[in-house]
Amino acid sequence: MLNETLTAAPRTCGDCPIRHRAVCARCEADELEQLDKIKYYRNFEAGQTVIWSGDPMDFVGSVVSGIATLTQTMEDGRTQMVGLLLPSDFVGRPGRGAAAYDVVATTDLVMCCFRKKPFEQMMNETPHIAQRLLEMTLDELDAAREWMLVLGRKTAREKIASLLSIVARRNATLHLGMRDGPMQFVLPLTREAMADYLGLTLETVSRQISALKKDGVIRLEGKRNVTVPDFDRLLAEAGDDSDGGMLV
Amino acid sequence: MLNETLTAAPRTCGDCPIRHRAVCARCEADELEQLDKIKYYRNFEAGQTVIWSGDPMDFVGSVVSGIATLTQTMEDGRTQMVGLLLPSDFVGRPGRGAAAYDVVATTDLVMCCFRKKPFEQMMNETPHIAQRLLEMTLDELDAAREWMLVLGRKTAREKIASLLSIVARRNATLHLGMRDGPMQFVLPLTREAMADYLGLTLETVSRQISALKKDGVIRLEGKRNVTVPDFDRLLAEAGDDSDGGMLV
DNA sequence: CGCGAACCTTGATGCAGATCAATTGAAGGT
DNA sequence: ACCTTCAATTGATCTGCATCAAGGTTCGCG
Repeated sequence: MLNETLTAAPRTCGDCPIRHRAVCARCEADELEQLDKIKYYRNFEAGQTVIWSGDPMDFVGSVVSGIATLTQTMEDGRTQMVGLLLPSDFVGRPGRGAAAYDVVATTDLVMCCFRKKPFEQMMNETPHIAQRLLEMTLDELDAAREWMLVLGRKTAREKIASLLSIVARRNATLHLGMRDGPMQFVLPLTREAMADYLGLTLETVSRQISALKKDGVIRLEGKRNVTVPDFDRLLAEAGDDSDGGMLV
Repeated sequence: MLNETLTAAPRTCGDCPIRHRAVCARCEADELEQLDKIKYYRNFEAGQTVIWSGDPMDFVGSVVSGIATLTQTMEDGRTQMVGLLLPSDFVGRPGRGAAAYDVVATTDLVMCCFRKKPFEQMMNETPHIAQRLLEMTLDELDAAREWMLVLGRKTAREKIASLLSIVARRNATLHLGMRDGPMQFVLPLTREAMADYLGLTLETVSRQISALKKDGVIRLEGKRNVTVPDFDRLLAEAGDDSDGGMLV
């Protein structure tokens, strides 16, 4: 793994790595205390399923560390990823009793779960939570729409470049303060997961990654360590204009 | 048009056809009065652009009657529809200064607009609005994810069937109380708009509609009037199981 | 060290849908 | 009734990605 993520749960909300980005970001000390009473941590191993679509779901929660995917499956087995859950992302929908999607841990995963009933209660009483959740949901909706353009109109090569630039950008903003020069990051997904993300087959994903490597757009060490020597080049390959969809 | 939609704005919120489904659905009488002070109606003709992506936007609002589309465009002209706005749907994002997408009226359109600043103010003060907006945004997110499966994994024929079943279902719930027997509705989109919706070309849309007609899945009067003799058959063609993604 | 299981790469072939192109049909204007 | 315009249909051909198939690589485990 890239950074030695603590696989253990944080002791208190004060220690929590997602304290200022998750659904609790706006909460005051007293509100955190309330949340503390209804929360519990759960750990999942890479590959484990967190919930199956259709299963009753008596909690909602936040990804603390690790990565999970949200996927939809048709009866004949075709699957499409519809969400990529990173630390601080929210899982579940207040007011809904059953899971709408499969949630699968792709790396070891720590979740901060809230019992659903009391959480819904709190949402009605403390506007800070509902406000933050609205903001996060609007962001997710924007991301989903960006993704729809990728799925509907981009070529396989552009799709791969788009995915890489998303992961690269996230890594840059998250980790180091975006020093320029070659960016490096670890791809958190298998070729198959990337295919499910992009509406492709895993063979096509593999071929296009090889092609981008051959053309010098990316460099690879092993199968997962990616270096991007020229980020603007990557954005151009993704079909994005160079300042890449940064809307305020 | 299907039903003689009033192209004029309603006199008061009490008359308003979307009173109980829009962002104001949960508001009490006094809250409506407040909203009334910051709202104004705008009319658009079919084909007119409501806002261009990137333009400053000093209002948010609801579709009162008519249909609009949300689209994204790449520099080379490829476009993807990312939202289909029906009566009661919300346009704009509180807290954002510029439009993120092109909004185009596909039929004559009436919008109920709120000046952005005071609307944001009200959102902070009256939880009823923020609550309803959260609920609507979560619904839109679900719809977007459903749509991602369509874009990423369905065949052209399945895509068309999916779109038809969405329009059919909406029409059924909206209009008559879902009397079974053959459903009928008017397609509110041109072949090109359907293509933009589904990530196809307009030729493919045309061919697949002809094929569905030939196979008796749908019947057509003119180019826009669709009859569906057997809705379950249509759902099967869409690749949905027969109770079609009705999650609570 | 050798074996098996995931995961990935690469090649050959086929097909669904894009592209290019021509025609038809319907609605509005004069 | 005729012309223009815009939307839709239909045909012919091309191509990007899927599909089918055969290795290759890496890693854990006996």
